[in-house]
Amino acid sequence: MESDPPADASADSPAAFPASLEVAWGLRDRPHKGPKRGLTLDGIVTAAIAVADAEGIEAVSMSRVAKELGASTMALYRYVATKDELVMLMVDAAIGPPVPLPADATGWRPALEHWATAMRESLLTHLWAIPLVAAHGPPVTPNQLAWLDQSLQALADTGLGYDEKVAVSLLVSGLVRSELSLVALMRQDPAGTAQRLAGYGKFLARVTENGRLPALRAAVTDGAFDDLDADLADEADEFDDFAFGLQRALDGVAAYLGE
Amino acid sequence: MESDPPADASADSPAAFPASLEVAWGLRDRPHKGPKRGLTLDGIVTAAIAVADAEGIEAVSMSRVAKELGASTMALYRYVATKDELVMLMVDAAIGPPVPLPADATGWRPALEHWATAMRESLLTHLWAIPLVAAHGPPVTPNQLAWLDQSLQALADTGLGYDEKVAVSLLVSGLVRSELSLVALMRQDPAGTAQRLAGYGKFLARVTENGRLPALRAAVTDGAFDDLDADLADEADEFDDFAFGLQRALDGVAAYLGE
DNA sequence: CAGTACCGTGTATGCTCTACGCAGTAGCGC
DNA sequence: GCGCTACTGCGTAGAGCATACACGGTACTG
Repeated sequence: MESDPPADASADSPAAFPASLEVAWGLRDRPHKGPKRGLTLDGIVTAAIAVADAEGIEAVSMSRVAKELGASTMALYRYVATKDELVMLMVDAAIGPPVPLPADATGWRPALEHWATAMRESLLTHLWAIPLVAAHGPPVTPNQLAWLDQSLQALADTGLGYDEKVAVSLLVSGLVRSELSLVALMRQDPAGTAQRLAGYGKFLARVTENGRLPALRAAVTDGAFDDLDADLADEADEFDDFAFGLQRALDGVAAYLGE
Repeated sequence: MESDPPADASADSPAAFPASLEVAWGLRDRPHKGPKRGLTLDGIVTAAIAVADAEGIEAVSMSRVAKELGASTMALYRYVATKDELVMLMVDAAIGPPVPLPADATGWRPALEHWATAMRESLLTHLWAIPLVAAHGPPVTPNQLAWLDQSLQALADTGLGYDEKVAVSLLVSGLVRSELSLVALMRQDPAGTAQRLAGYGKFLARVTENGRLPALRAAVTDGAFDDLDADLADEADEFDDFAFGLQRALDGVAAYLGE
């Protein structure tokens, strides 16, 4: 919108933030001199996500995405400077915009619960994105920053400092991602992993035989890892790591707030 | 092909866990029929880690590691079935064995504090390993399981169930990794990232100009992101996200325990 | 001593990202 | 209306990657 006369957008921080990012933020009014563009950054990202959802992130190559769009491989490089940039935008699109707070979620705690749960569900539909969320440095993409904004809003009335708010946000999102990274690997490759998981208890039993990992051995002989494969079929009455961890984390914040 | 005489170690769980893993656990008594082996799994992993430490994980290729050892690329495949296996073992070696509890750390809380801090410090010396810790499914390598064992030990006297202990462990390790993944990206590429970080505050100011991310905008105008680049030079009185998050998480566990 | 299981290696395949140059297009200043 | 020129998509090509496979040599087993 407003372009400051002397301070051009990308002029102060030279080449620090890629052009595709500016497009993603809608900050790029293209003068459009040459031929009409045949593709869209959105379209490219969408196609790439479709491939990732269907066949996993490792199936996403520049040539594969281009084929999906009926374009040549190199055409994509007119929209994205590098594959990493594309991946960054894929992750942003995968997490999507934050889900608006329901009306009955008043107070920081319900708001944060909503935030964490909604984020978890967004990522659950794009499992490949989980390890990549934090892989591109501090968040710079629209949706990622919108999520951050929502968590800051949730904590707005707590009187916490910004450093503290960000730290709480980090604690909760860390929980989401670490729990999901386990779930993800179980679901992404159900065939292989279920089989592997079925043997996981046995494996742990074998490697703890020598008694050098006593606490783990106790857990194993107690049967803590016996039903992992059953869980995959019947997730009904399974212990919910995520909910438990989330409640502990929020309890900790509540205690800090003197509640 | 492979010939499985009787009940070989890997016969119960067929092909579920790779042979190199058995070697890492010291469960492989090699009959050693052919010529003497010129390399060691340990040596390969050590060389690979040296490359990763010096030049980053992306510099680790099979041929690069082989060159480091004065061997041919394909020689490595006599010790490791796939590059992914090598990476898994690299991560295990990178986190190292858990640091023994100091004598004065009695009770679950000091023990968990020690656990989290020690893990953080281990990973700090091998930043490339951070995104990879959870990338290979549930932990199966010796050191990773030893860390898990230590956390279970820390919680042994709390009366928590194993599910709950594991969930607490996940909460804390999630915090460690998510905080580190930010730190990592700042340090790994100091030149580029410091420059990028210097512009981060300005960038956030620009994209929040339209007022659509009000909480974030408030934080930005409040100067919460202004000193990020200064932090790199002078980390003295910087707010410690990790310590703050850890205390909140442990407070939450304490509350659950009725303490 | 023969058999054979295993070693390290060279070659080859197919994939990846991306640098570069080309020919064609469409808006701008005249 | 007419170049100028910035911009388009594309073909080619190069470097690097993981790894499948076949080969000749080695040292233990029967």
